[in-house]
Amino acid sequence: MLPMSYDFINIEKKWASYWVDNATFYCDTHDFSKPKYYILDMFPYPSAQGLHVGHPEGYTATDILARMKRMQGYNVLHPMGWDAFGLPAEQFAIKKNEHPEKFTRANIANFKKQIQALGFSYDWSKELATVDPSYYKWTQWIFLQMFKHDLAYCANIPVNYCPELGTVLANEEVIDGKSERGGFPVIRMPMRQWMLKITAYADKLDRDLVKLDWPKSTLEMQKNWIGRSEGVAITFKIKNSEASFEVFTTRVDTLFGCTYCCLAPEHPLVEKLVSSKQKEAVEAYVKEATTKSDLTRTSTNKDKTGVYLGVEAINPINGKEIPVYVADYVLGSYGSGAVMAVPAHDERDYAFAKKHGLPIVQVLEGDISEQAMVEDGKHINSEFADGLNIAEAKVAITKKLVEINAGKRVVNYKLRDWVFSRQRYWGEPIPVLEKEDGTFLPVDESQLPVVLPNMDEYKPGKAGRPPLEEAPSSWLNVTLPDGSAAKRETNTMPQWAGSCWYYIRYIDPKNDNALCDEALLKHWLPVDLYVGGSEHAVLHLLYARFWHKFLYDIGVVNCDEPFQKLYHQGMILGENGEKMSKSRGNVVNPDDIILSHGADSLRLFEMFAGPLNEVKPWSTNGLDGAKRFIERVYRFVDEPSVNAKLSEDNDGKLDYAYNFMVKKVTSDYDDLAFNTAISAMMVFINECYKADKVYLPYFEGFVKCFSCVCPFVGEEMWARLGHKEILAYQSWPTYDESKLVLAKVKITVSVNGKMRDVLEVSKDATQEEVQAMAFKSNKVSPFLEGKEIKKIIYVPGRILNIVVA
RNA sequence: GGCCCCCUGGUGGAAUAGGUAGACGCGAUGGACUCAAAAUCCAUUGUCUGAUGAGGACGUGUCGGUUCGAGUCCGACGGGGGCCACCA
Repeated sequence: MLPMSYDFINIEKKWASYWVDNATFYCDTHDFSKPKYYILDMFPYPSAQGLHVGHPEGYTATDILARMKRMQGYNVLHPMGWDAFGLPAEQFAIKKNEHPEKFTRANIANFKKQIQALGFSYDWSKELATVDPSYYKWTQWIFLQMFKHDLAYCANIPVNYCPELGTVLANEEVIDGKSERGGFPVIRMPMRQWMLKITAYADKLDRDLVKLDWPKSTLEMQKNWIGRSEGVAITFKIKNSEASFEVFTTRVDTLFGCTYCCLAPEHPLVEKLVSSKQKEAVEAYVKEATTKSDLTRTSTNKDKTGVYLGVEAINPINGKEIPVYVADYVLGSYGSGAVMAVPAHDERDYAFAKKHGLPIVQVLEGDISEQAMVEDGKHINSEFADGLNIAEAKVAITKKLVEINAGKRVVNYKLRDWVFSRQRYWGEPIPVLEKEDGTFLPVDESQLPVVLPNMDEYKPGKAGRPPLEEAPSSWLNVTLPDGSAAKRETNTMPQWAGSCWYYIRYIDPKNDNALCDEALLKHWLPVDLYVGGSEHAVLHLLYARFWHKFLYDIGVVNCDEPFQKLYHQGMILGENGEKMSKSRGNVVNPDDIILSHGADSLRLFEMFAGPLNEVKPWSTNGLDGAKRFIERVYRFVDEPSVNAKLSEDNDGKLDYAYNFMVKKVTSDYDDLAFNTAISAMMVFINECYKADKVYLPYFEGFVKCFSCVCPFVGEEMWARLGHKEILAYQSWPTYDESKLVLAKVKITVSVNGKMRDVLEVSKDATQEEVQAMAFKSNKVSPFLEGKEIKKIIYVPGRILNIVVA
């Protein structure tokens, strides 16, 4: 085999270890002399499979920015860590009969090796793992602050429990009331869970979305998830009773059309209100409805079931008596768990009324013979609101309700409190003690961290019993200073806990006295750019905002949003355009690519394939093309005699190409438009080949730009050009705007919008001069002959359009 | 069902503010180099038509609109993707 000129294997090995050994990318967070730039990747969950080709995509994007910003003189914080608690590790550990800790540490080591082989400029001195007690000490500390501010509480809430499997299942794991695995029956039953009161922040989380430089789709998703909705709460009194219930509606204007009311099966008044005659039927219905999972209840949404309670309510606006039903199309967990039904103008109520033979009273003009009329229109049958449109009627009827003390404006949210406990082993212990009287006592801050005890048996227990119930008594049982006994909380935190604040810890990861030094926090937050997948749009990204806002409110951080700019990388599909998966056999392993083409080629290919935020297929040919371009560049320093020579003299031929390239690359990098930046670099190299030689400073400027995408070969070329200093802290190339102003500009001449000729004119040519040339052009004149010129539009430097009749 | 996004050559994708559609790459074809091949370098490459030329017509999912001019703006439809899904 011939010797390889572009020996990427050795080049990459050499510089990977050089950068690590010399801590090249160490960031002194105490150095405030330079402007800061905090650029963050969503840290990975270190799975057993190792990196997939999706990881390098986002990581390369941030790395390009980090490298450019360093050269632009910023103090760049670019850290990496491990989101290592969670179910997959635990399940895998159970399967392999190996402790999750051991298994997780091995995965982390493997991930780190793979990431370093890809040449990312992380500052490894900031490395952290959510499973480190020194880290989760502060996760627990934040939990304690929430507990102290009444944002963490314990409650009995209904969950999906499968007696056969002896475990709780997520909604997604329940299909038609049976477990996805095995098809065993699943019941709804209340279980004691820790909750975080994220709903207390619903308003702030919604309101502050406008401050963020985030993808529109993600903002939209969060907005919908929070689901703010303004409406009116109306009190309905029960006939012949002191009792009443409240409904929430966004369509108070239709109140005159309300012909019945519905309570959710979970509504506490159902059993109190039900008449003796209906008691049996209602109880049977409620029992069935409440043991169904949410998924079952919503999957059968075509059929609107319900049972009459045997009582009437009074519509406060007109005093009419209307029947009260219990129906499972009403959700117990939204609004007040009760609705006023207006069949004429609500599709669900329409379906229910038709099925149960309930009256339909139309209060807006329109056709309701086939379906409910939900559009805007003129009100009828609504007394004082007749003739008004929806908005006007809402105002009028709300005013009336307020006057008679039967209603008030309210805001509702879809957002629910966050179920924060898991009956699992591999998570952060919740730092709370339960006293013998059943009250909770937060662990004293001086006692943190509450370290997860080492256990041989960490499988989930029966009936949803947490594995920590079997922890050694020395861990489980605590004697309080007053001599009384208490027991540790045995639920653990969910996987999302550790990722809620890791961006804070990176700034000061070894601090033992605080989650982060205050002055450093002030200087470094918020994160300037955060890149990661969009799948976390309403999970991690919402949870982290919630925690951050809480920390802001208690004075720990001094900005109210954690991530100023957010960007999502698109998924990389298999070569066949389908999602990569083992079963499809189209998985590409980065380790293989590093061996066959090199990490630089992988990085270049992934950045060139298309816009960062779009879904892109893998392409072996594209990867070859990336490597070919690197070789075309590398040839300048490797075999300069062939086609490409470096020159000490500037003949001016490349002035435009070079300055254009630097300008384009600089702005495209900032916009995360890497595909077009790379294209600009290719154009420059093509020009160099055409010119046969390159002015050396131009080539060096190019190497700086190029090294952000391909750092290994960039560093190698820089060294081969005779530089002793590393590339990382060289100054970023500048461009000369005057070289970009061409003496001649091209003007498109069109007739009736149809392009006919392109004229080269002096950049200061007047319209008259251009017009004169255009009329003389034999490509243009035939189209003007015998025609009347109606109009001439001239855009300097761009186009001359002659309009003829 | 609701909301949001997308649709450009054989192919991945370019195209500030509406102003030469198809940059750059891949693939393909031809040439140079070579005993030959690979690699490399150079050239051509939207479709139809014209003669292999000059040229012409058409062309950004479909139909319509606004405009001197539309891939870009507006409306309807078709296709694909994402998120939420009885939220009153």
